[in-house]
Amino acid sequence: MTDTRTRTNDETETSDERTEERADERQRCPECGGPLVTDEERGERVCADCGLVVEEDAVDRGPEWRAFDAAEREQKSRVGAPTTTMMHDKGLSTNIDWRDKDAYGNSLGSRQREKMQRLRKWNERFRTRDSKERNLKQALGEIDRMASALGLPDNVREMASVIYRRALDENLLPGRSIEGVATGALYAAARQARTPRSLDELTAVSRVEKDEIARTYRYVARELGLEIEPADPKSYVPRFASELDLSDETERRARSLLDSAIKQGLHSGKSPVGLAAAAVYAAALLTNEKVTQSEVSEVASISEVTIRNRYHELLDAEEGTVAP
DNA sequence: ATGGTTTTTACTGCGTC
DNA sequence: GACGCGGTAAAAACCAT
Repeated sequence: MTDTRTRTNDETETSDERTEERADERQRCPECGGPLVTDEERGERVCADCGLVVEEDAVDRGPEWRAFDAAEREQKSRVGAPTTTMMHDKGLSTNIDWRDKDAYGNSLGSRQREKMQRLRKWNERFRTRDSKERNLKQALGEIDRMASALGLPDNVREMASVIYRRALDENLLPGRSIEGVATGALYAAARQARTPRSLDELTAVSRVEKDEIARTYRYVARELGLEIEPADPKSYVPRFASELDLSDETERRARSLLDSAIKQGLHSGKSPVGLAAAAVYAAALLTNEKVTQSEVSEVASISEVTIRNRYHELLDAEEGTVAP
């Protein structure tokens, strides 16, 4: 019998882990924005600044035993490489050796050899059909990772996967990176789901540059004919408000501020995020809740200057609609 | 590529705690 | 004296052409 064995795949294994590690460093604590650290012992992701536990029950994929010398290791070790979700089949697919030898190193008879040829052929067929599948799986993994880093709900992830799948089917991938398209798909999905995240936020969790995300997104959106209206500034308000611990009242006023601004066409050409940030700031002023411009600019990733410019306009607009 | 618009950067002055 | 806020000028980024 030819030996069939599970793939160990050491190289891709370690490199995957490394990239995952790097991405993790970019994640921030949702509470205080501090860096996250991994507590291996407890299997938790913890904020280094405020101690908030972000993720519990992480699976330890290492061995469950301890070995003190090589012999013991040999004895206790039962399985191959740890599984990883970064591979579509978790690294567990079958590889058939190309040598026509059996498990003892003896050559095979001609009948056996033919049989092995057939097996190889079929196994290879399944695997190449999987190459698309594998590409997809990796992208979906990325999408999932970024979505959770951005606190996006499941339906957005699904929309993003659908978009990605379509892009894949229409052969939009060549010349573009998987990560780029994945990020672009997520960006599009978030906007379609009316829970938009700004390009800056996407850039923070993605492995690709902002430019590439924007470019890829535009391309994919155009090719797939995705209909995406410019983001509604109001859709950013709840998130900003809650990140700043503002009252519902303030949130409500921010919306109404934006409503009247939109009614006057004040918003066209301006960045929706800036508008939303300014509205939140202005509303907080109106309800006497203390928020500084820099705090708002922080959560909205918008410059203070922009907030200043916008919120004057917003207040003027509001007066204009109330008076006449 | 270009030009017009918006946003950002950097700096300054003012008032308050 | 640090902080929050406002304004300005110039640079950079963005977008349609």
